[in-house]
Amino acid sequence: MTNLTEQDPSCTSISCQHCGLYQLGLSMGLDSADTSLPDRYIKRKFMLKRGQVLYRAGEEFTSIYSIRSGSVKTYISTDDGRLQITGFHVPGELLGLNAIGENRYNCEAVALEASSVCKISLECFQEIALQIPSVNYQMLRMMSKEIKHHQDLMLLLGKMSAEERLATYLLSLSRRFALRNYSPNQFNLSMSRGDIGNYVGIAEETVCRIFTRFQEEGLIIIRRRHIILTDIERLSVIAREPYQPPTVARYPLEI
Amino acid sequence: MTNLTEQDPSCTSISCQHCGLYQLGLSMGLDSADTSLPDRYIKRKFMLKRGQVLYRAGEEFTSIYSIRSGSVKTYISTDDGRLQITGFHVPGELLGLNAIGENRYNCEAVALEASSVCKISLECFQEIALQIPSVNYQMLRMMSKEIKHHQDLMLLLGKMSAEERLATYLLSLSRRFALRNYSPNQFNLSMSRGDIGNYVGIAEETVCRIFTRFQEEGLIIIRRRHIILTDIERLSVIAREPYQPPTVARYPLEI
DNA sequence: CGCCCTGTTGAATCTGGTCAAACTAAGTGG
DNA sequence: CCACTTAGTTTGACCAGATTCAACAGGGCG
Repeated sequence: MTNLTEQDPSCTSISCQHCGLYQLGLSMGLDSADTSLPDRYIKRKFMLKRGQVLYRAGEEFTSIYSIRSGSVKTYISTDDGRLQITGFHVPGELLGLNAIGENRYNCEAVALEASSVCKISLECFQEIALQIPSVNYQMLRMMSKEIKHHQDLMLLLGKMSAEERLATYLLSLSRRFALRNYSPNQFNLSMSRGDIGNYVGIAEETVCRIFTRFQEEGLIIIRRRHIILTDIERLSVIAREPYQPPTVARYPLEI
Repeated sequence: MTNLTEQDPSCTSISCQHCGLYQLGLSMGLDSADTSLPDRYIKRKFMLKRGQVLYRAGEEFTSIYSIRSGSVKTYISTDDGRLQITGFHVPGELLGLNAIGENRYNCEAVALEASSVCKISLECFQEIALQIPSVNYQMLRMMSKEIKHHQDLMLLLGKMSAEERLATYLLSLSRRFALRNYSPNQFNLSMSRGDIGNYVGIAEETVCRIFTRFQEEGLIIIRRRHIILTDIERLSVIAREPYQPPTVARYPLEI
């Protein structure tokens, strides 16, 4: 996802549209009146190396994280060590919120590449919530969104063929990029074939085979981690989705 | 699930341990002080016939429901009509809460058999929340629980063999029954083989085949909808779960 | 430059899906 | 009360898609 990082506009704490706090509806109360709030609250920005862990399942819930650049995967695991990736997360998305019910993270988050992350501590977050009551409601909305995402993934895992899964996957990536003003037709995959296969529930080798099949059929051009979607409409047919023309970004972002 | 209904204790609005409101932590403020609250709020109790719809996906969020007897399935669907069952719900469980973020239900709920249900309107619910602030927190907890449940299901759908899926399924049913003081070794399946298969992501026929295999191996005795788990330990091995002795019910219930 | 990780391809295998048919239990209506 | 219908379940035969195993290619990085 190097092209993402390149395109990433320089990001000050006030104008930063990538800052996930926008998704909590904080823009409402903050932009006009008290412009110092974000600086006070978005305490620590730091870098993650590829493979570095942001938090582990079962760990105490201390902070939420907003991705500024790079990408992060989250996954859960069985007792005997099998993993199921539950999401890939790109700049502008918030991580860790679902820990709020149990007070501990229920999945593990690991950087897929060098990534920049904002850490917002729980206390800061609660202080924000006090000042801006709608934050509570926004949190419910975000958990709802997450449930929706899980439901989509369950349908994918339970009911779709390998081709459908991959077409669906590529289209969903494309849509999320479009939403953030990146090209919906051309992007880098920051995750390995193995990660993709794990996420959509098929073997790594099947991912390869189907990608080459898609390429032979003129749907995509793929070379290692770089992919061009050359026929989104036909991909939509395979994924059995109604074709959706690219959406323009709005803020606060819909995930 | 006829045996469930038979065992179901008579259920007044005050002492009703099955009433899902206990899960919202309402017992704390209510039991001692204002014993009239439940009567005021748990307005409508009514019966559902088998196959009757409680709510549909996309419908406006008007009420949450607490199951008093019987059972209900919830499911989501693709554009082209394939369904994925996301849960089977038994007495004591609350339904519809996850609609709170989007203000519309995100799945469909249908009775599996004749069932009795309490309807709690949104307004009533909000009034309760005003009087008992902890309700907000309890809601977050419950959404967290739901996310946890989805994660388990995703692991099942994405990473498990057919045998593991069914063993896991039977054990999870057993555990939920134990939690409600029903027998963990012997119960009725209120859902069809097709529903079971849909839920765990395998074909109806595979469900049958594996159930008979389990029976031949002395793990279960199954005859139509009635099942006896004769070797829970060995089932746990197949499901790759650590063996858990049956848990006794506590209130408020953990789902 | 050489190693290592990731990705790709082929071949054999197998799990689980599909289709079809028989069977059971429970209604339903005459 | 019995014949008939229907929905649900079970079993068998066959097959396809996906997994597994193995070998190999090629980039990237020290």
